[in-house]
Amino acid sequence: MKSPAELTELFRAQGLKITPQRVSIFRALHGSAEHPSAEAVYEQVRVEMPSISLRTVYQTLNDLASMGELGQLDLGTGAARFDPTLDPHHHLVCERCGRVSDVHTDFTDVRVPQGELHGFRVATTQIVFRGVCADCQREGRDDAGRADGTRGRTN
Amino acid sequence: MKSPAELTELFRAQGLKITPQRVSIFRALHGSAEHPSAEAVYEQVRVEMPSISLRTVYQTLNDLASMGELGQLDLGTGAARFDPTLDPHHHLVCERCGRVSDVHTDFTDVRVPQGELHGFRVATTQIVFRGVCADCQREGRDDAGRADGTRGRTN
DNA sequence: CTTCTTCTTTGCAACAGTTGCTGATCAGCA
DNA sequence: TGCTGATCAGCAACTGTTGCAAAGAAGAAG
Repeated sequence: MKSPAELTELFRAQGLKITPQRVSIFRALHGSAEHPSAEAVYEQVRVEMPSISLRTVYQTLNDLASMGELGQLDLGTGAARFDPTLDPHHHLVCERCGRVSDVHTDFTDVRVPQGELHGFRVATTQIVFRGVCADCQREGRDDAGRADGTRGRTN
Repeated sequence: MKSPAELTELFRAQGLKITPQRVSIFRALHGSAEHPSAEAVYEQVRVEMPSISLRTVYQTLNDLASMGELGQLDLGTGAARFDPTLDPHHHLVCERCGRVSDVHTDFTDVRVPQGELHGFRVATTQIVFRGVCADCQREGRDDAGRADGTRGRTN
């Protein structure tokens, strides 16, 4: 993820206006947890700009995503997650608390054998490891009731 | 996926009642396309039972899923997909038409290296290959407007 | 600094997918 | 055939997200 200053430049270069809302969102993303949902970004931005609307956060996040400055994940945890890490990587998803972390191992050798492709052209390969994170193991929470209140599905 | 008769037995064994709705859903699943959404199952069941409610379809699908007789996928294609194939496998997702197909290759050697785990205990590994299916390549459709009208995200 | 144009932000309605609720109905059993 | 708890239909409600129109602000020009 580029710095707020770089993103500002980038927006300017595209003829987009630099508004305090946008700058605030850039900052939030820069210093945020790994894979925030739109709602999480909203909450963080609201600390310094209580009047911002959720709509604007979605708007800007989508802008960034379509400019390729932000990845978008749907891991079945209820809401889309925005991923500031741009280089190809994979994910560890905790089925109890919903936390997502990155795996930067290279799995380029994971290929679909020719015989199974049936003409399909693969563009990207995404690997999701589901399980239980260290914290949740320690706390021995049971599955009923996730810490983040998601209602996710198994991917 | 078990046969309608086997599922009927299974339900009976659990003390669940055998209703025409359920039987109809069992049949639909048995003879259905690979990865139907709840809506798709609903449409199919409606052919022979026009009065069934979508609510009942969701209910039964969820019952089957929690009995482990049906997998549930969220591939970012808008709606959850139900997967009658129970043995571990992976998926090919067409980014144009949203079609999902199975890859039965064994990827058990795909492991997160110890150093990246940080105590995370992996339960399942799911690999999603995104790209363009043979049909869509042939038809040379452009990305704007998916054939199935989904608004999916990149996983 | 004022004005003008254009892009943005907002707030709300609408949307899709899914679930909760409730009275009416039915399957399974005696 | 009649009981009774399980199930169903139908609709309201809910979550996450987007469309829309009006109001507001950024940036360029004068």
